[in-house]
Amino acid sequence: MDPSCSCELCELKDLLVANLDEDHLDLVCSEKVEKEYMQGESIIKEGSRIKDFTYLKSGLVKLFRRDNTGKEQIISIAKPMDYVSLLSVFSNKKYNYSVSALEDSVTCNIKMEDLRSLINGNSKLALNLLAKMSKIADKIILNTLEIRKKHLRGRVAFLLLYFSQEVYFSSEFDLPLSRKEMAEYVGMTTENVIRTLSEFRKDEILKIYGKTIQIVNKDTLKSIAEFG
Amino acid sequence: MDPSCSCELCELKDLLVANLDEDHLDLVCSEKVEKEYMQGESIIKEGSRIKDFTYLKSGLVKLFRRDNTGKEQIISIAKPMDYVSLLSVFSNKKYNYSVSALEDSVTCNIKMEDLRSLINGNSKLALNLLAKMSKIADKIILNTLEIRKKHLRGRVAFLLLYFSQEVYFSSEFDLPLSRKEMAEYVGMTTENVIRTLSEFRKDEILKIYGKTIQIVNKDTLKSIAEFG
DNA sequence: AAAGGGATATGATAATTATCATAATATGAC
DNA sequence: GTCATATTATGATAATTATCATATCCCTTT
Repeated sequence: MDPSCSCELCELKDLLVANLDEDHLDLVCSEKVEKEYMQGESIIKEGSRIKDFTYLKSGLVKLFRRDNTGKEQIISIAKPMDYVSLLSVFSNKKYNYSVSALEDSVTCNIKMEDLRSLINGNSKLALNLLAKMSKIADKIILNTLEIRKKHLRGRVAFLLLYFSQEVYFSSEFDLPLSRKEMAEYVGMTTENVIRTLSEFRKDEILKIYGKTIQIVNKDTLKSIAEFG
Repeated sequence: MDPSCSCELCELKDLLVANLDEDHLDLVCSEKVEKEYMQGESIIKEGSRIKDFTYLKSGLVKLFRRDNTGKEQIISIAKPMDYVSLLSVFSNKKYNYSVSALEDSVTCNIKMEDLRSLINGNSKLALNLLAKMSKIADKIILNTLEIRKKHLRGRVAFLLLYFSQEVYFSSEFDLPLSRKEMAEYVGMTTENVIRTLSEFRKDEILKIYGKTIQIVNKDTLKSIAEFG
């Protein structure tokens, strides 16, 4: 295989490697396009035509949509181990959500038609893609329901623990979201996100230095996330 | 093809017919098992092992899960044109939600292993399934976000319009959900669902006879659903 | 027919959350 | 560096929603 095909960390490659022969892999390798995005840059625009199957190679992104009043709702936060091109890429012509980079990110892009023809000759790949995408959709749905049933404190605690445990693997990290974006994700107002963070600080559950969060009392935060 | 294979209304059959040759269709036809459920009966239990790919042939069902405190959350309502076996059937070993019949329903069941082997020899079927399932997951996600951003009146109005416009195609219909279930679906308390319905009645938007709802002022209801 | 239980209904009150106002701090443009 | 602007922060108040209490209605069982 072409050694210049350097998607070392790309789960899509894992999927392909496990399911494609060398010739097809070389084809993907030569056809794929990598794109780099700086923090804050737009990757996908709601309403635009779906041309590529886009996979996140590194970085962190948010999926969101804009409602009729112009307000944004964040659907999910995606790490490299999650697909970006989830949801309706195989059924819709246009995206019904937007994606933008929360951190400097790199995507790997394959033309939908190329992926389709790869799948056409390879049903094992299809089954694996099916499994992958349904798992991700599942996760988003259960996550949204989980958040909905919590009170404000529980929602903020839940989100902080997500960053700590599933993104940065540390009790201290820089928030990739503004307070406003946190609010858009968990469905509350910006003021109340800020207020809740201040409460956690006063209760000595967190230390806050601007965007930097240090979780001091993880157990309390966990029980707030679960029962709040 | 075996004329006894009488899934006339089954969209799964459409999918299969479009993608399978006669021999494979006959196989599906002889292997499939139809099951009938009475209103209120359980179809799938959260935590149980996934053995079959289950498709709703007729009737109406709810997908729901139970949280740690024992309360139910309804994930979605599914009509025959929606899959029941959506979400994680291709990736999980166990269901992480339950399904039960809101009306007398008939399901069509194929062993997962049979479906897998069908897909294995037929990537076009795989692509169509992929499209179908991603579309459904997409719909659930956008619907949940849509509901979340509304106030109580908007949520109830939204749900009533869904039944009127997408399930019963009439301004008068019998609610397939109790007030409690409506609350579990839109994320509010039972009392407030009842109160909101009463308000709509007082405002002469609806007439209510127990479970029977007659929408009198559809335009007002629509604007409440959109802006409330 | 009576009794029980669940669903529906309504009111009073408490809890939660949003909105509005204002200020301090940080950030980027020039 | 300074100005303009967005973000963060906090308090007061209003709006929304949940909780609790109670009553009625309807259905099933006895």
